[in-house]
Amino acid sequence: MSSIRERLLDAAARVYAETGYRGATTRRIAQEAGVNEITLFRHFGSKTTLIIEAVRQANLRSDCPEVPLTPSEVAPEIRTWVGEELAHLTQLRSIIRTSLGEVEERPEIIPLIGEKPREVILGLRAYVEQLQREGRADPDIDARSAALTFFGALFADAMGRDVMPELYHESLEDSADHYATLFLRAIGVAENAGNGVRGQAPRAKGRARGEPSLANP
Amino acid sequence: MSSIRERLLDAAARVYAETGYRGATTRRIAQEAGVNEITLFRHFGSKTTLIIEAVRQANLRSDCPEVPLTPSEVAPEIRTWVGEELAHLTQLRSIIRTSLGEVEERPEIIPLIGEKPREVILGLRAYVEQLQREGRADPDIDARSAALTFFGALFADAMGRDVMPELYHESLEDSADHYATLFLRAIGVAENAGNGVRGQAPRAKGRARGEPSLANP
DNA sequence: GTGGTAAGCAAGTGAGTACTTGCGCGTAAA
DNA sequence: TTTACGCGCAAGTACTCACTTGCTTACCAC
Repeated sequence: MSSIRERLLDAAARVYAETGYRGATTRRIAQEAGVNEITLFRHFGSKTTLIIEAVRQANLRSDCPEVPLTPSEVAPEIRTWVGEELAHLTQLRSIIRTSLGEVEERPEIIPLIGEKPREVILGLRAYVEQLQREGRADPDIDARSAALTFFGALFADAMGRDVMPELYHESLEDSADHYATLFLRAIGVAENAGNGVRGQAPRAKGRARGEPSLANP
Repeated sequence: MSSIRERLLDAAARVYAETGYRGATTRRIAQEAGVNEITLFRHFGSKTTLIIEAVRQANLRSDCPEVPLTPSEVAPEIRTWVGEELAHLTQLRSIIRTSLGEVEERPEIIPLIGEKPREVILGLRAYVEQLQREGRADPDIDARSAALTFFGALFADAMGRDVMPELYHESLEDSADHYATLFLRAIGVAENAGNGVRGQAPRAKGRARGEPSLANP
């Protein structure tokens, strides 16, 4: 059904995430896409062009959850965001790991993979600073480090869960909930009592993405 | 000075960290070590043997800071540990990134690279649980997630600082201090007023390791 | 039909890969 | 002096890689 070009881009992203740039041979990508290797070159000219385009598309297509511009109901907002962001990072974990591992050799992929995280972290930082200005978060904490810490926690979960799964809660949603709780406590936001302060907090919204298995995104 | 075997192991770890398994050609490793390529094979038999041994040694030789078994003076203990652990992860960041990027293709390196983190996270978790038993930390927080969150924050710093340096505090020590503060607040440990609760907290111990430059470990 | 376009197939090129074989040279213990 | 060993050098093997060329086939608009 899908065009040959799309099949090649999909296959390239998949193979690249699994085996890295050097491991992603044009032969294997073409085979995975079910097309002739020559067709790959006719469409993209070179392996490099194809893989860069594939990585770009893999990052653009996946919808990245945004942290709200202005805080309103902090606790549920944060819980929702943490859950969605963790699911998102988990979905992209394989290609992120591979790209990060090749950063020193191929720094040209940094913008393809690092733009979204930067926006997210800066957004989270601005969110915390706004809370501080409104007197709803502790003014003494360093908003930058807080944003880095909790994005980092989600990032580390996505990167490390495949490697040491026994350390984590089985359920991604449970983990997200705990991370959110710790975040709120760290920045000094009081959760309103009616919502069940700790322990089993209410699921915020539908969260369909992200299976915690070893399958690639 | 150093034996040929050691020179080869060093060079192999360096080249592997830079270019990954496929990129680390025997030719380049031998050249980097200043020995003949044939000598490499006479010593280690195969490229795989050499690289596995090199990665193992690179992880063993670097002294990993331990979180204390039983908590006494929590705030300074944590501050010291966070600083040392961040420096340690920063030092190994290149080889960690590369290994993680190849986990799916070469899972046999997981134990070489993942043993230390596991111990650290479990130790941190036990430390928090002990604090909770002693009534010095909030009993409602999830110790497992707290340990994962704050080790994850340090891990993410070490992995991401090269990629988006403008997001981070320039000084590793300052960053560590902020992470420690957030950790203490998240698990509900009150810092005693005499020690300078926030802001410029006292440096705990000598911390010689880890330069934040781009040079490889 | 006729032309154009997109795809497959066969074969090959030149470079790089891990790894081997055989030989020679220097040092140092015997 | 002899022997053994560690190392370098030259050459080569069998393989894989990205990428090219030339030719054929299938489809689709006109």
